[in-house]
Amino acid sequence: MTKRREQVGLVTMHSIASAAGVSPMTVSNTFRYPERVQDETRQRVMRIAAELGYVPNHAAGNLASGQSRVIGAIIPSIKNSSFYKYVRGMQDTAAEHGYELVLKLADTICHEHAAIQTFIGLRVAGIALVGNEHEPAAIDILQKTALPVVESWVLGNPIDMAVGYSTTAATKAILDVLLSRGYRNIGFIGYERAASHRFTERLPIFRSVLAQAGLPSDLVHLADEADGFGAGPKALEELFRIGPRIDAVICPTDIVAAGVLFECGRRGWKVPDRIAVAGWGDYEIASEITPGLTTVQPNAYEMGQQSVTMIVERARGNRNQGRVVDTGFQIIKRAST
Amino acid sequence: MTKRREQVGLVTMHSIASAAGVSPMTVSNTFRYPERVQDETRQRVMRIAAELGYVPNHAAGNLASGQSRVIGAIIPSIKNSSFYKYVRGMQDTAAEHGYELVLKLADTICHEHAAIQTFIGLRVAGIALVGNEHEPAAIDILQKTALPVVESWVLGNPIDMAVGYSTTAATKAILDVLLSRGYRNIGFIGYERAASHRFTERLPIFRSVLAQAGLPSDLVHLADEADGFGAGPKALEELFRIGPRIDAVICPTDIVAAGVLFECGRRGWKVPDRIAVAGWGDYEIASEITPGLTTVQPNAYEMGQQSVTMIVERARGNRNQGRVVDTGFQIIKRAST
DNA sequence: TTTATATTTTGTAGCGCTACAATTCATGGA
DNA sequence: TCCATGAATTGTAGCGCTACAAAATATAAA
Repeated sequence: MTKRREQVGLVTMHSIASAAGVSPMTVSNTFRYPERVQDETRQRVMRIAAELGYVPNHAAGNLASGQSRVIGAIIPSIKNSSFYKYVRGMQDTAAEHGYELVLKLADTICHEHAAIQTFIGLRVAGIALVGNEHEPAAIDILQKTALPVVESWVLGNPIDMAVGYSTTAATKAILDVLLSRGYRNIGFIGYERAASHRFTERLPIFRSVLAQAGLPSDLVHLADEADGFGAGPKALEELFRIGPRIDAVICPTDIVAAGVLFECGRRGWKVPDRIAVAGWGDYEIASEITPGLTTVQPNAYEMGQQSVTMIVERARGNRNQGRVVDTGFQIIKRAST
Repeated sequence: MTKRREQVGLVTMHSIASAAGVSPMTVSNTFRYPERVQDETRQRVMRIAAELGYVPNHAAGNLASGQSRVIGAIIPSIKNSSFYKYVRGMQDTAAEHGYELVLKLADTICHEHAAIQTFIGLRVAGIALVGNEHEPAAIDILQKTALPVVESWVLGNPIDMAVGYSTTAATKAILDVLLSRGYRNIGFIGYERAASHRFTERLPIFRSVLAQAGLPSDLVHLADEADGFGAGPKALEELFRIGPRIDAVICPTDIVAAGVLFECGRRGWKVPDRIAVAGWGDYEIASEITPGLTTVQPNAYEMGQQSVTMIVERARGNRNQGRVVDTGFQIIKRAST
């Protein structure tokens, strides 16, 4: 009398079980606890499963066991290579531990909130976020569900765990390079309405370091985050209007820095003689463009590895709450400064 | 006597039902068929759900209904902006139809196969792939499950449906630009062991067009796909060894073309006077670099829109099997040719 | 008032899988 | 021979949700 609703005719454990002449539980055990099943039986089940093209239904497994092998990562952008290594690090590490990484894109905290809901709805094993600015409601729900959550690219005061590097230290380090090479009129390009502290934190540090050194700290231009390379020309124009004596400029990303270099090229200005340019992120273009860009190189791959490792550990019951890992950064000195 | 296994203490429809003094089915209806529930009841249920921080369990809903609101997209790379607009198109369109887009990265057809398995395991509503080269086993399983599948960036002979533009037409069009401007010794940069037909298809077309025009068609360099900008210098060196009289070069992507431009800059060569450079893809850098890159601009956003639209339509029961949509391309002429 | 009809709510069963407990079966020692 | 032990297999119930049908309630027509 069992009334089965018509589903897409997918192979189930049940159908494998009948075909192999064993109980459904033996099929389940074959996949989840192979050592509990006799070699001969296991091989037969595996063979039949392969023949029928069986793909386990994660949704059902998830529901029954309350566990998941999927980790959700939410990244702000795939417009350039910024998160490439980070995602690679996460993906590789997830695979090592037998987990899957799925991504969602979210360029605003509102979209991030929606993505978080989707992932929670999918009952993922954990969530990796970029940055530490989130919708209050999103933070709320993450805390309520007590899911393993890693915030990356930033340090400090995490919802659950964090992996990143110090923006303060990196900003100081890149300024150090410029100051030690004798640049005295340093311009700052930041982002207007930046979506993330990762960017907004830098300006006050810039100001305080330069003020302390007795140098002008008001040579600031805020660019539109969506502009990419295009921000370079605009920024250069405004900065030279404010401070015609500018001899160096630090950029929010290597993309903007490359845009500045392109514009210098158009104007026929020599870099770094006429003006020095520092980037951020060690994007691929930083080493390829001429002159090479001096930049901040975060250990993005390690950050990805560490993020997933921490999620997996928490999913396995370790208590990492409040743990914050600093994966550091390097200053890569190239010809642009 | 109901023995409940301890799950993470998440809010369920059941708990909302008790709190609201209605049956679980009313809660379910409130979310799935709001019009079936009286205004007053619906509002009360919604309010309580929001208060408790309820997030519907997609895994369970999926299992019960056999339907899914999640579309899986598998993309080869996020290393540069190539798939940015495509993904945006998919994401926006999915949102319009009330679907969610999740991504997986897969840089080889083997990884693609694994990603397909994951998505089928998650019982997504449909899958978007890039290119038409896949593992036989992957094709097999996709056909067996009869899931809506779109292959994009290519045309012809789809597993299920396809959205793309003609590589042949685009290759001819870009060659046309070079030939009509009088370039006669055209070099070709391709990819060695390219993962995709999208790239390998171009070389034979290049050869046949040039042979037909009575021009040399053997000025070919195959670069490593992983090299990015770095492929430019290597390619230029080898091409000039093979054919010192080269006056133009067409590149597999704008990234490689930019690498060529950087190298020309290092060598002090004027573009396009000494050599013309054509790219492919209309990446952001194409319009920003000096000189601007002549390139093939696929309608990536529309491709993404169309892909998801077709998946959604199929998921709703329309029969689009075998449907192939050509979203076309434009040649963007800039100063590099 | 009664009956037919529409509106709203609620049981029931089952989606595919797994935790857990129970069962079966072979083996070896008392 | 009987019982204890361990290995292999199987039954049962339930994960959270939804399709479907049945029931309760409200509304209109007779």
